[in-house]
Amino acid sequence: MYHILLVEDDISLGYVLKEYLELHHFHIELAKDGDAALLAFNRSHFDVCILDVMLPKKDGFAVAYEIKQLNESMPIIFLTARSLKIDKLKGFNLGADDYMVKPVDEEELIARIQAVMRRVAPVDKERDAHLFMIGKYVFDFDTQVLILGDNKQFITTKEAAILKLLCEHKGRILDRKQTLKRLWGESDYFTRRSMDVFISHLRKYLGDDPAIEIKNVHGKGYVLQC
Amino acid sequence: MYHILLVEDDISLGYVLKEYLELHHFHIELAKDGDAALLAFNRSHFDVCILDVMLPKKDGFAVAYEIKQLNESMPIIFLTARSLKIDKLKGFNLGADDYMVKPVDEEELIARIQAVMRRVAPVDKERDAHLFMIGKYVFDFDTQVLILGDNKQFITTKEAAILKLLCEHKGRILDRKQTLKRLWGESDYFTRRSMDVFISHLRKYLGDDPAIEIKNVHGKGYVLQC
DNA sequence: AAATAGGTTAAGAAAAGGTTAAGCGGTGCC
DNA sequence: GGCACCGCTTAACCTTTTCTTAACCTATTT
Repeated sequence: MYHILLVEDDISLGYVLKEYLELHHFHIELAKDGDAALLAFNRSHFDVCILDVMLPKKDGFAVAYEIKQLNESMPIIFLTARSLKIDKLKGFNLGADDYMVKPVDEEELIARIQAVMRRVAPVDKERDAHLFMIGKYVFDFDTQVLILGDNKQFITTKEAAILKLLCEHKGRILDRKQTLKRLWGESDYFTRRSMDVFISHLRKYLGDDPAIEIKNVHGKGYVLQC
Repeated sequence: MYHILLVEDDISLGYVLKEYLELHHFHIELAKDGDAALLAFNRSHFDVCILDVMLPKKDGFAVAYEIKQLNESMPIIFLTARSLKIDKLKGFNLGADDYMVKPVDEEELIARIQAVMRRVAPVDKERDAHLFMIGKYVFDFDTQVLILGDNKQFITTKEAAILKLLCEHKGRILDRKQTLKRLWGESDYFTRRSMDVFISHLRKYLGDDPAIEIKNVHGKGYVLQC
């Protein structure tokens, strides 16, 4: 059963879609503007987001951008009244997984949701394992804890975010600039130095297993080796 | 997301193709003549090149030849208004991976690009490790490391860049001037001497396998032999 | 033999990174 | 409200790394 975030400002259309999709075994959370959507997104986990492009205040593209900042791989389907090419381009550039022009054909929407889910499913399976083995340590991303024997070390959100990325790139390079863009939204002198500080923390946490190394590749990034 | 170099002198056709392909999750860089194409090619990495045969100054075949000099395995698709047999033969002799006669059917083009990509990269799209075998050594470009047995030698970014080019031209000559243009952006006395220094470093790193030789070809460049 | 190209080593400047601690804005608690 | 605490950012002070340049050779070409 998929959990879907539907962002639609037209109350009646939103309600119709919600009902129809729920008849087809989707669980829908309806938000009527961008802020409500982001609140909901932060509160729980969704499999797909369906965004109306024309929203009051923040438009659908802006909401999509913020969602992608929070979860790069979140599948997004745009709905729009206009079939302008520029809209399509903008949508796909933001990483839209699909794009539908109103009026919405409900059956087609379901087909597209399922297509998107099929596409992302294999990736999601891997990403959903939030437990990582790092040498003798076990790292639980969700609870932000590093376990060695019966010693538990709680780490901060940013430390965990970086360590997760390092784990997902184990043995390969974790590009510094990309990481900064992803976790900080920008890549300047200060964010760079900030990242250095976190790497220093992680090295200290992981210091009890000499087989583990967070290696710097000058000018490129870091590699987790173990 | 594939990165494609599209070389087409007809501005409007180029733009139409670019837009269409970008709608289909390709990232297109458009060049309107051979020189612009080679500049772009040196600046960044592409997955496929699509070349119009009829170009002002340098024709598509000449551009393809130079691209193959820089990266022998670069997939190339030719576009041509003529369906002359001689052109087709010439194209395929230059290592064309496909050949399309104008007017271009966009859907067909996409299908062909995907076919070429499947052919070139059978699996492992995401983590295409750039691993090279050099005699007894293994060279990992991404992490900038030379492995011999359990000995790991970390090398610098420039050293790795040069060694990668040498590997890609193994047994053939790596033109000095082109390399300088590519890695330094210019080719003067100092950059030349700088390159000499890096070659000297590489020879030292690779010194433990006497079968490997970085041979100088006076006034031309270097050849990696092993 | 002169001129040019290349080989190697070392010195020096600039940039990047490592680490520690202070600053600073939130949050929660009394 | 004030206070302590926490996490993140800045600052400060080093060390390391990288690349260029210089210097002093040798090799190759003409």
